[in-house]
Amino acid sequence: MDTRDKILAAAKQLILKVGYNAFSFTDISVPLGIKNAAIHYHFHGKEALGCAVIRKEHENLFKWREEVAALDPWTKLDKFFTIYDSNLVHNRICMVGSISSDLYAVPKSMRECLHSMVVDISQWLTELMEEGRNTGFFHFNGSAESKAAVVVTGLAAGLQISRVLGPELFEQIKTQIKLDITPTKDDN
Amino acid sequence: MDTRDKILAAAKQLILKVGYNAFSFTDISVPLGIKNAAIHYHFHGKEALGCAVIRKEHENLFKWREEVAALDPWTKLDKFFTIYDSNLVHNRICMVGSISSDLYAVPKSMRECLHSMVVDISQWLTELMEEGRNTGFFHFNGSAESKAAVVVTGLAAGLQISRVLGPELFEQIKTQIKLDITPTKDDN
DNA sequence: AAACTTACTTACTCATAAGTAAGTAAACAA
DNA sequence: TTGTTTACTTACTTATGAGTAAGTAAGTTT
Repeated sequence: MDTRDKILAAAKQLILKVGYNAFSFTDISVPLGIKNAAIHYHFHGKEALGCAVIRKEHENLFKWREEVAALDPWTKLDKFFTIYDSNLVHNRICMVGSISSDLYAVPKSMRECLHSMVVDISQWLTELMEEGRNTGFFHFNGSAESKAAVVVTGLAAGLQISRVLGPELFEQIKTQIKLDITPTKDDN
Repeated sequence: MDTRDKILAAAKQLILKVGYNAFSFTDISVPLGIKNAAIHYHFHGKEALGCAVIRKEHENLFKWREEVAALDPWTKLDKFFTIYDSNLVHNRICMVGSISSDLYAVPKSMRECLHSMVVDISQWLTELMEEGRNTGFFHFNGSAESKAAVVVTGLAAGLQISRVLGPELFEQIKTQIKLDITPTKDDN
């Protein structure tokens, strides 16, 4: 991993831990043993770095979707939960939760990067909900779109509130999300 | 409303709009036509101001709970949604979402203030879910506690993601939350 | 009326953080 | 071997923001 990737990785962790506005170039440069100006060599400025972090996250999601494409709806959902679990253990929240809660305190370009990522996640989850219902794996009332919305928000704010109340909360949320889409014997 | 209350109100709006770390004393003093030092007269510093804002929000919740105590579960839930609606129209998020997403970028004392508020909200919503199920107004599987967790997270992150995708999302989430606790004819 | 309190303002200090201009050492290319 | 690009560092500027010490004007109390 070269310096550029290390900077991107460090910036990502910091955004998920303290937020975009609360980290400084020094928070990145000191652990990496480089100088602040080295970050400016790789990225125009903090705004460009922030955008690059979001775009990379979006790309990773894209690749991940291809990897899980062939799996059944329950396994897909479980694997999706796992992404959030990896943040939970480090007291980090998700990218969407971090940037959207600081939305009017980040540059416009970052808002745009986040927008296309959120649209993408929502579409994917909506399709998963639709697919799961059509194949009889899931059962729920209402539109797949609004069900997907309840699922993402549960996970996003689940990470946030788990920092306050403890990680058990997140386990409860995952369990409840599943219960709320589990078919009962009456559903035919 | 005296200067102290105006400062508290302005600080609250700013925390819900841009977050604790992104607002400055000038953002408060200029609109109020006072000087930065006047804020320091009323509050020790930014940390004390932040705590005062959270505590006042917690007190308001306390009073609100008493006002709605006698209402039926569905009306209570609808009134609870209304609190979030009032933030939605101004592109503001909720206090819990704002502070918890910046949790490691705010002073420890503010984390403690938030903790007691979150515990209180969770307990109230859990009791509402339990009461609603016991009286046959609501139906859901799983514990009232985890159902309450899904509801708060839906609302908290619902406001956040609605800033990115638009206010229709929040309407969908409210509808879906209700659908997910609405009894069907088979539930006896 | 003298002393004290309230509610500020003026004028500043101190710290931090982003950003930049100029320099350098090593690798690579012509 | 000379020139050029890569990947930085050094040293600096500029801005902003929290915080503070000292002063003041308008009441309030004794």
